[in-house]
Amino acid sequence: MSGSTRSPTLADVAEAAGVSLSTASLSFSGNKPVSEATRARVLAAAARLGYAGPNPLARNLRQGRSGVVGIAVGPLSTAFRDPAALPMLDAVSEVLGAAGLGLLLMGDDHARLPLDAVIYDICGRETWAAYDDLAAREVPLVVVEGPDWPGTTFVDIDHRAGCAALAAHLHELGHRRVALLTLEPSHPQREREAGVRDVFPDAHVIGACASDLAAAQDLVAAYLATGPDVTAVVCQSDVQAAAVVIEARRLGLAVPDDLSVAGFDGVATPWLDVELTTVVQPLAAKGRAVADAVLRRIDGEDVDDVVLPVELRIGDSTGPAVEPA
Amino acid sequence: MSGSTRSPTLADVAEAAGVSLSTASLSFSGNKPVSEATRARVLAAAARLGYAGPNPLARNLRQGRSGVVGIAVGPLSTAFRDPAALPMLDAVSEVLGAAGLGLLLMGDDHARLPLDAVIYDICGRETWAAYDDLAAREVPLVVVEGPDWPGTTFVDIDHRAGCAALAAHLHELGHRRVALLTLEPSHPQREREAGVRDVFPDAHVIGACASDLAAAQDLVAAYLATGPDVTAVVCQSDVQAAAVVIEARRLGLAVPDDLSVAGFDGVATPWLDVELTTVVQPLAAKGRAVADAVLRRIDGEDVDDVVLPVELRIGDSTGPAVEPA
DNA sequence: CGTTTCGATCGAATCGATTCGATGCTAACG
DNA sequence: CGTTAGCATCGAATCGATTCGATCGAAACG
Repeated sequence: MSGSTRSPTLADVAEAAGVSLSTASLSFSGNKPVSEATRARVLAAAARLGYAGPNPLARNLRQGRSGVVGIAVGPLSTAFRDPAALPMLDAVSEVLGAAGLGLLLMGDDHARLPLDAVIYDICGRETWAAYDDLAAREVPLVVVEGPDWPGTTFVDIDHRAGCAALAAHLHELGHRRVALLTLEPSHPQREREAGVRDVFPDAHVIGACASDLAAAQDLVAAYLATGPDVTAVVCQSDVQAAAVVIEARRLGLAVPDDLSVAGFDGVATPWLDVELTTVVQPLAAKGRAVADAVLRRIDGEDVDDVVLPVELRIGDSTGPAVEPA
Repeated sequence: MSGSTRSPTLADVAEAAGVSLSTASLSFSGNKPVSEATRARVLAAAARLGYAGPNPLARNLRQGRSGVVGIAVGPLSTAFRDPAALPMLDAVSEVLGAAGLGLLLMGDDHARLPLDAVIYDICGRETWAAYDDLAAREVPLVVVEGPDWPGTTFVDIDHRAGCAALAAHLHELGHRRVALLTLEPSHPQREREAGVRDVFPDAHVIGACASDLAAAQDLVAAYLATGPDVTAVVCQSDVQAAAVVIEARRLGLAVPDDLSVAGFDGVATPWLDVELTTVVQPLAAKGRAVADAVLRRIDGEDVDDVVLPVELRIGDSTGPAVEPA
């Protein structure tokens, strides 16, 4: 049978089918019309030779595109532990997948891979070793929730307005002394804190941590143990808020009767038997906005920054303020 | 300044530096010695022209490798919601990243992307549209926990022994009537169930669902509402076990006093105030084994299948069997 | 019947590097 | 001083397709 020395190329197929290389190529790509008979002959020859279709590496070189979009999310277990990350990533993946593009998880290196565009989604990290290289290569860069590097398309949500609305809700309920559990310093963190301070300028900061339940629990347990003089805790994620609920209960504080707790994100927390009051961000829409921006930047368009609105959702974790006995 | 018509190529750099194309290439890749002076001249020329380094697409074609490994995990939000997926993925990503390889999330298509190898990690799905295409392209395939397709390297854990050990533990505690919450039919599911049945041949199957808390809660709530005659529930994941604990409590059943609950995986559940008795699988080691297999298959080696041992961890969620009052 | 048009096919250039084998030069050695 | 290594450099082939412009034939038209 056929020697297993080398896998067949399009040229082999063309020869076997008795057509030119260009016709064979056209038969596969369909970029120009080919008569049905010829096309059938080419495909038959391909099948006979065990040809699995045009080599993607060659096509990529010729077309100058790799079909791959990088996404930087930081260490995977950290990034995806945050339940807010997934619905967005799903939407990104769906839109890009429909466009035939693959999504590549980027570490800090990967400068040697051919990427058609890059999505930066590590809020909390404001410098990036790979940035200069990508800029030099003129790889389109879409940044989620900052930082707003030059040459970058920026997709964000209205952190400040959302937090301000949340704070206003607490104020209406009579709360005057609130504590704040924040994220590590970053664009979203600053905006969200500013939103809360629009209503409660003196809010006390408990501390900062990632959207990690265990880390938040540690921080909150220490704080609550001091018997702080507040009636509400505002968090910068639902996971943090869940930590507050869990630790408050552990100390015998009822939520919301003794303490109101608010989150951010609007993700599902089925393991918590309280529905959190929170700021719901449109995660899927954000993902689609990111993916759209990527597609348009790949097409060479200029794309404006995007800021998506958020929505206050009032749950069972906030209630009227009560003065400590 | 320089016309923005076309970005410079290695040939431009070579000419500007007054060396041959091959020498310029060698200056970047270091694949053969180049005198320090020449190298410096080439790099200087590159900097002057704004050359960002060799075009990865061209290198890929020449070398016949893309530097990208695909990983099929199913819908992202489903796959990564499972806490057992992340530590493994982290290990994979770390090892491959160190080898300069990128990790690409695969949907069902992506047949048109150049992949050096593919990892299949969707336990619960036993057919895959992309398989034939990958096989035709002779792309090395590493499969995690089945199915054991031909030409595939198979990395697994010893589900059956783990579950049997767990069941034996319950048997020792006096349990005789146990219920089983399973995953959707799949290789791991069958093995794990077999392990339990090695000890409890008559175990009653509550039902099957993914490692999804909400889904498991629904299933379990309905089951417990029937007042079943069992003293223990064995689950096929810790998330499922957590659902059982939560729902049992909701019905006023104490864990483990009224009901023993066991899981599988050994992942952290900080939002649960019980430490689950579970079968701990070596997630990071599994990830490293997968990545090693990938690297070796890319190098053309034959790689044997791998089965990793698991370990029983006894927590607070199992205790002596008590007969219902 | 001559001319135009249109679709199918082909030839050749091109994408941008890597790499093999050959060549030239210098230094070491007998 | 003649020869032999050995290192740096170079020229040319190669990876495997896509795509532009040209060509060829047949159908449509006047």
